[in-house]
Amino acid sequence: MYVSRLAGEVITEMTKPAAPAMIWLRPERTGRGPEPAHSRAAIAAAAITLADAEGLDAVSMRKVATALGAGTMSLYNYVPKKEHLFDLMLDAVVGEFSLPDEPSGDPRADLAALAREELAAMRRHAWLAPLSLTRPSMGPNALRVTEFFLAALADSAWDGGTKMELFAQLNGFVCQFAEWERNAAGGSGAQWQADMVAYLTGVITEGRYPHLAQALGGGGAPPPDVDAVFARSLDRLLTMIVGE
Amino acid sequence: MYVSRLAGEVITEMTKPAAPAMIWLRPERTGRGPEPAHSRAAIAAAAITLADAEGLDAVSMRKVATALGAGTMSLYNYVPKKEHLFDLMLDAVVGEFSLPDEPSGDPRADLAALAREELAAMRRHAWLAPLSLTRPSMGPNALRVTEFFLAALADSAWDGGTKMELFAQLNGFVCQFAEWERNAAGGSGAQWQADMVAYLTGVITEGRYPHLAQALGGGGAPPPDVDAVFARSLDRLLTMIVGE
DNA sequence: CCCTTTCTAAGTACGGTGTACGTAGAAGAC
DNA sequence: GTCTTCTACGTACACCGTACTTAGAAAGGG
Repeated sequence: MYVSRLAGEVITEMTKPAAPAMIWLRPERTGRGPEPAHSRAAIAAAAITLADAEGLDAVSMRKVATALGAGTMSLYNYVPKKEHLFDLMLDAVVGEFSLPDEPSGDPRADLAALAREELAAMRRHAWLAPLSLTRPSMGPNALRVTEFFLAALADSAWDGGTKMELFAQLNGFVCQFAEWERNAAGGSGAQWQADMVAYLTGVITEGRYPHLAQALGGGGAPPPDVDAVFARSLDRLLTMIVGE
Repeated sequence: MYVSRLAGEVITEMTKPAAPAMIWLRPERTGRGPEPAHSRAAIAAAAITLADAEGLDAVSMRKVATALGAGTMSLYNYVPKKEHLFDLMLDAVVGEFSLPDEPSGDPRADLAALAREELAAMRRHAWLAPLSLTRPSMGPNALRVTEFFLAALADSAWDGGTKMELFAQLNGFVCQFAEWERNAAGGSGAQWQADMVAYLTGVITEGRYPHLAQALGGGGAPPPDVDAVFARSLDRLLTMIVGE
């Protein structure tokens, strides 16, 4: 018995690549032991509430666990690595998107709706843009959105790989816009903004960067309507993606 | 004396916004006390060497300080916050770019050269893409590059704000490509890649995401020439930026 | 039915982190 | 020469992710 168990372990170590490091490869419930006291959705919700209130840096295993009313180390039964907590958060937020089940047949409208949904989520959750720029995010809800994007481009001439790349580019664009918008609105604190202004005006008056001076000076006052700026930039990008 | 000093402090606290939180607003040398034992360039170099060798997470104030042969807390005279260390690293790497002093008059060629220079830097430094996606980076070298970008687009019809946005978009594109390339090459470890394959094949064979299956299945084998993929994607983006 | 297996829950502890604070001394300014 | 302002550095604190361990609960096989 001892020998066979040992052999079994050796075999699993050889065949299985250790343990699945990706959280979506672990079933939420194996059906054997006692019923888990928390669901992935509840864990993600707790972490999201925390991040919304105190910022992404405040999301620690300890704080999430206590917010759930659990011991710190109990959380590791659900989330073996902290990264996985971020994966849960990302996918939960993507699950908030309200998208039609089928694309409408107008790719430009569909992709614009998707982009707007993403921007809205990033406005609700300040931590979303930086986080989703860092991590790939391939959870079930992200897959659904990816499928929607690809379905909208079903009649496009791009090959599959290019479509995936364009999807990434669209996401990246929305993330960058959301961060720009937040900074422009003073989201990084008055201190940071004041410093930035002082620094850039100093650089500009130095006179060594004429083009920069012109680019920043021309639009010195922030444009009145950020949504219009978003729409224009998005339009440029969508022309690249769907043509016309 | 005590009173006046206290009054002075109160005044500085009221007039000055505390202390400049941005590192580029602090002069490297004030010229008063003893000469600093380390330069910003040396500090950045030490941090970069560390990040290249052991990854960005290994860059800690302690390790950088000991690499410089300094006490941990001495480093805080140069770099009051850890974020600033990242700023130094980013700007030092941007300083590696070899760009012509003046744009050639062919915007497409100039921007392509810039993008290629960025990609090369990201290939040299695995931590560059994730880091520069997260932080704005407005150091002196970054300003030089921004000026080059704007100079190349001097005859463009875009307004200043749009040009800045397009610059961000170009940078974002290169970062994303660099990360995609690294992941495709197995840069995140064999474990992660194996899990990703297992997960996606599972999802695909499930049959609920036909478009995703087609997009991933069509290009199942990675394209032979990543540089060609980069060139094609870059071309798409440059057409959006410079037109034609 | 019991017993074995496999799960969950939780505590303790370790090595690491950023950095506030205080002290000691060196070099320019008057 | 004295004052002011800088640099250098050690100590200390709160917090982090998580390896390891123990105790107990629920399902599966006989």
